[in-house]
This record gives sequence, structure tokens and C-alpha cells, in this order.
Amino acid sequence: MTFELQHTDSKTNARAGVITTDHGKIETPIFMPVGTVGSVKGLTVRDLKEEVKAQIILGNTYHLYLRPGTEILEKAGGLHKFNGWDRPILTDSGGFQVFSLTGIRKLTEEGCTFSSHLDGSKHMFTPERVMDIERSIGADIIMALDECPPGTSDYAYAKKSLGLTHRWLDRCFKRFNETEPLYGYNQSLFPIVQGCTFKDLRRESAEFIASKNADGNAIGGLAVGEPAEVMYEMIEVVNEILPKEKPRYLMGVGTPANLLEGIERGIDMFDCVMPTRNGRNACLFTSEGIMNMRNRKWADDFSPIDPNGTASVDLFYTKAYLHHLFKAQELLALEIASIHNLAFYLWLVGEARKHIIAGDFSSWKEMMVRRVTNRL
RNA sequence: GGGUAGUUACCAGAGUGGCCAAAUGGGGCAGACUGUAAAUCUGCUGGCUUACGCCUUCGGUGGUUCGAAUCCAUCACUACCCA
Repeated sequence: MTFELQHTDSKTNARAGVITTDHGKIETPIFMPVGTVGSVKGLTVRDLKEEVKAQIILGNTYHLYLRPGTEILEKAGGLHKFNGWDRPILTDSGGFQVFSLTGIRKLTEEGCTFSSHLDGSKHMFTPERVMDIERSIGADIIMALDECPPGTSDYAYAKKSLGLTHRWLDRCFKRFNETEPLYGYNQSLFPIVQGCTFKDLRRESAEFIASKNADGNAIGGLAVGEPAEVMYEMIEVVNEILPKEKPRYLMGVGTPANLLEGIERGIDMFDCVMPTRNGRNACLFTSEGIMNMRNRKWADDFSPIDPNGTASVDLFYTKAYLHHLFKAQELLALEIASIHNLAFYLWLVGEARKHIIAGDFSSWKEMMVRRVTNRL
């Protein structure tokens, strides 16, 4: 995997670049739709390519390990062959599940013991095991196993957790370097900066991560309960240290405004369940603002879902019809909303890229932040 | 014509003397959702009120009672059964 930095904004830290993987190129800044169990919920590969214009999608190590399991994935020839997505894939390590499954998991120096949310069976993730599973899945970019502590963690816990994440990272790299890809194309391992909301821990972590000289670097442990302003501050602290010539991935973020603020601060990659999950819950993000499609006011609005939208569903269907589909609990509502939201997210980062290259990112971004946070 | 059961908030439906402005479900109206244990979750849903509280309500009317959605009488309507 390589990264070519094409443009850096003169007024901000925003950049435009190209990541090249064995499954194709990714133009940054980019948003990556989340396909936890190997499927971006509600969308076909054709939807992803033709409507959403996705360039890379995510899979999740924890979920894919539990089902269908590595045996099936290896028999299939890797996740790309299994789900039919022949463009780049990134797999999260299960670090986020270490955070979200609090109560059915236990952390030790060795790794994380957890009960399957599917059948209660006991499993253990160690850095080595996670690397092996991510080799089996075969994503182009694989994430290190980390601990993602809550945004409200105190300093003592944050420091302790950071130490564990760093030691786990060394073990991830060791195993990664001792093993080979299974399917004939290269894989890149991204380390993850942690440190909660403490600047000195974030700096310490960023320096440690930068020293690994990985193909790309991630920032984790944000948008997990802390205020957005604090998140932006942490990004600034970390991005001062992370190398400019490598892509920077802000994990799990976020709202359209979060993306714009992140891009301004030098983030290149984002992923988030928001466009799909909120879409399924009738929340539509558009260039004019946010709409709750279940609200009565859309019942007799026969204008297109999004006149400025790039997906065919945006112009083909009306707001009134989509409102009706949500009220009637029709599957089609979830699909239309998911396609729309993802297409909007991809449009947004694509526009950001154009404006970075054109040199007017800053003013465009200020205008867009106001528009995308508007409630319709 | 006779008999039986019933009539409760938008709908269905509990409640059979005070703890009832009235369970529960649905519907309705809003809100939340950030590396997906989420097609999920939360709140509100008689009126006025920030709240305390006050007012009006359980088919109609009239009673009994300190007190009635709950007991009595009567009328109306509905369903089923017998002629």
C-alpha cells in the first residue's frame, strides 16, 4: 500500500491524496461504509459501486470470526471473494467490541476474554490471534488490537490502558511481520493512537505510533462520550505528531460536521455506522440539513427526497413516499435511506477533496458545516 | 317477541366502592443513535400548568354512598342465541 499526498490546503491542514492498494486506488479524504459482518446493511455491491460510489468498505474481525468463522472465509478465498466486493477492504480488530461489550468481556495483559453475544460461548482475543484472523479475512488494511476506553475515563485508567494498547501493538507488529498474506495480495497494518482526552497521553501515544513507521496511522478512542470540541482538540494534538506522508484514519467518526472538522485538521479516512444506522432509523443527512423522515411534516411533501442528491433514489422517490414507507415499516425505506446517506457522505468527502485541490476548502467548509447541521 | 352478554381515552382492552386521569398492547407525536449485541432505544400521548396542583371524563339520565368507571333503577345502542 502506498500513499501519495497530492495537495495540502494553504490555510488549514486539509489534504488530498491517493492510497493505492492491490485492490485499487482510494482518493482521500474518504469515507468508508461499515460492513460489520461483511455486508453494508441493506446494500448490494452494485448499490455501493453505482449509487454510493464507495471506494473502500469495512469489515469487523470480532463479528466475522464468530460468524461465518475463519474456516469458511479461508475456503471462500478471503472476504473479497466471499462478499463480492473487489475493491479495498479494511477490517477493524475487535478493539471497539472490547469497549462496547463491557460486561461480557475481561481484559488481561495477555488479551481480551469475552463471551460471544450470539451464543455466550467463551473466546479469547490476543494481539497474535487477531493478526491471524485478519490474515484469514484478508482485508487490504488491518487494524491493530487496542483497548478503546470510554471518553469519560480518568487519567489513571487512561494511562494504564494506553500502556496495554502499546504493548499489544508491539505484539501485533511482531506477529504481522512473522506471517504472510494468504491470498496473494499485500496487507497493511495500521496502529492506533489512544490516550482518551489527555493531551500528554495523546502526544505520547502519537509519538509511539509514529515510530512504527506503518503504512498508515489511526486515531481511536474518540467520539465515545467526550464533547466534540475535545475530540477536535485531540485530533490537532495528534496530527501535529503523526507523519504527514502517511494517511491518517479517524476511527468511528462521525457526523457530517465531524468529517468536515476532521478533514480540516488533516484526517484522510473516516468510517462510521451513522449513515447506515441512522438511515435505518429514518434520519437522513443532506447538504441542506438533517431530516427525520418519520416526522409528520413530510407526509404530503411530494418533492424529491434530496434534489441535490447523487443517488438515483434521491430524485426517483418523494419525501412523502419515503415517509410512508417508514410508517409502514417497509424494508425499502431502510434501503433507500441507507443508500441516500452513504451517497451523501461520499459526495461530501468528494466535494471536500475538490475544494482542497481548488484551494477554497476553508470557506466552503465553513458554509457546509452550517448547512449540514441545520435541522429540516 | 323472548333471553344472554356487553357499551372504558384514537383503536383494542384491563379495571367491578376510595391506592383511577384509569393497567397493557397498538396507533399517534417527538427525541436519541459516532471503529454496528441497534430495521433499535427513550419520552410524551383528556384539558390548563414549568411544577405542585386544579378541572372534566369510563353509553344517557336519575339514584344509593362521606366517596361510583365500579352498586341500584331506567332508557338507548351493539353482538349472539331462541322464536
